[in-house]
Amino acid sequence: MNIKHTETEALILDAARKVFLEKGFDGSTMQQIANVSGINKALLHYYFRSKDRLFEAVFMEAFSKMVPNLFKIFTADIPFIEKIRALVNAYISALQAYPQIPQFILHELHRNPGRIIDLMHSTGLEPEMVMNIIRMELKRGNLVEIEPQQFMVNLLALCIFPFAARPMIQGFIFKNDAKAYKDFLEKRKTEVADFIIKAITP
Amino acid sequence: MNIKHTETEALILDAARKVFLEKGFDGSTMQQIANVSGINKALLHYYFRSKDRLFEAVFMEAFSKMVPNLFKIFTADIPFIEKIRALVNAYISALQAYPQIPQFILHELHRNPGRIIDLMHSTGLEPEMVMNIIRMELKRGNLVEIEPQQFMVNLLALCIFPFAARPMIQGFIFKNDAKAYKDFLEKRKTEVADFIIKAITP
DNA sequence: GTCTATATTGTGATAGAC
DNA sequence: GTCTATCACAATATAGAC
Repeated sequence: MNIKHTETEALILDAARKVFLEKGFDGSTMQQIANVSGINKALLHYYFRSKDRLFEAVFMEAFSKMVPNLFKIFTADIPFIEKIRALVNAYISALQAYPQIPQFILHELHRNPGRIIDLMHSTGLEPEMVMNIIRMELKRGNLVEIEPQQFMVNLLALCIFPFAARPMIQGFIFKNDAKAYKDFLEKRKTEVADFIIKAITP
Repeated sequence: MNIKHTETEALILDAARKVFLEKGFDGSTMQQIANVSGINKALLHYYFRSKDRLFEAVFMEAFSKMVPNLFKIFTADIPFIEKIRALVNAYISALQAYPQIPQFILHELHRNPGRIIDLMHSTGLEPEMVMNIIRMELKRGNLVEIEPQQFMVNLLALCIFPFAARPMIQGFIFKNDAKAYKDFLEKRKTEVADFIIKAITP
């Protein structure tokens, strides 16, 4: 484990991230990753025993960015309305930095749903705790009665879907105008929060 | 082109639908489809020249179910609020019948975004026409000022995301309780409409 | 139309020289 | 640690018998 080791390992991971995020596990080959990294194919197996293990490294890294400070903001000591604004803004900003992650995660979880169980344990995040916070906040603010699960999924849907469905939205709705799509995302940072807040204010 | 022909073709398409929708193009093999259909691998190539063409048939069929009577309901002669209720209900019901389609379409469009351009032309659906209808309805109903594109994506997101993200929602939020997830979807047929209507009512 | 057999290429993975 | 060469197998696709 000398300098060369971590250097090369990083190069491989960079390439693997690029290829896997774009093509998915099934659509990617070790050869492509080798080409992108500029490193011989055999070395990929030297550092990561198999394609599966290399993928696992990339996947975990990506997943850790999907379940971000979400929880931290949820438990912050500010009014619920402000939490929603902060959360939507932070989440969409994070996804702008890694726009391929949503579709990547969604597809790979679909391909291997059992994986989500392990991930639950690894994050230590208890869904019930999040639901209780939402339930409590809705009550405390005298807001509309809505199941926390429905609220949570609505929030995630409004933030994540525009990225997962980028080809449809940019290609179809915006006729392939990348700038229009980009502006559209930027506006959503406030639009989505307004939309949600109006929906839960009696 | 006798009876055997169309019969076999249908068997192949049934199998191809099953396999492609579950595993995607890259994750599927002609052998798997042959096994599922109970028909020899060579025959798949006899009826559909290549894997690409067989896939194309399945994809177009699936896509045509994603852009359904959406437009028909939009242009119906009922109040906008009722349109929203009808639309959400129809859309979620349609997706319940084909729950794998959202993730399938999203992934394959991501893999080949250029395809969306051809699809636009083939459907003949003009996005601007839909946007104009939304803009007009929002104004006529003295509803909240929101860009039609934002409204449209919100509507689609709230309907489609729960299906595309099924592993996450069922596995994580509902701790793998399939019944709870199913009930959750059923409730959304009215919940989502209520949510949207509250958000756009001043 | 339907099958078996095969051609051809690409894949993940490893052996072994340096 | 890094490379070349290679193995074993799986993939799409086709040829040709029936």
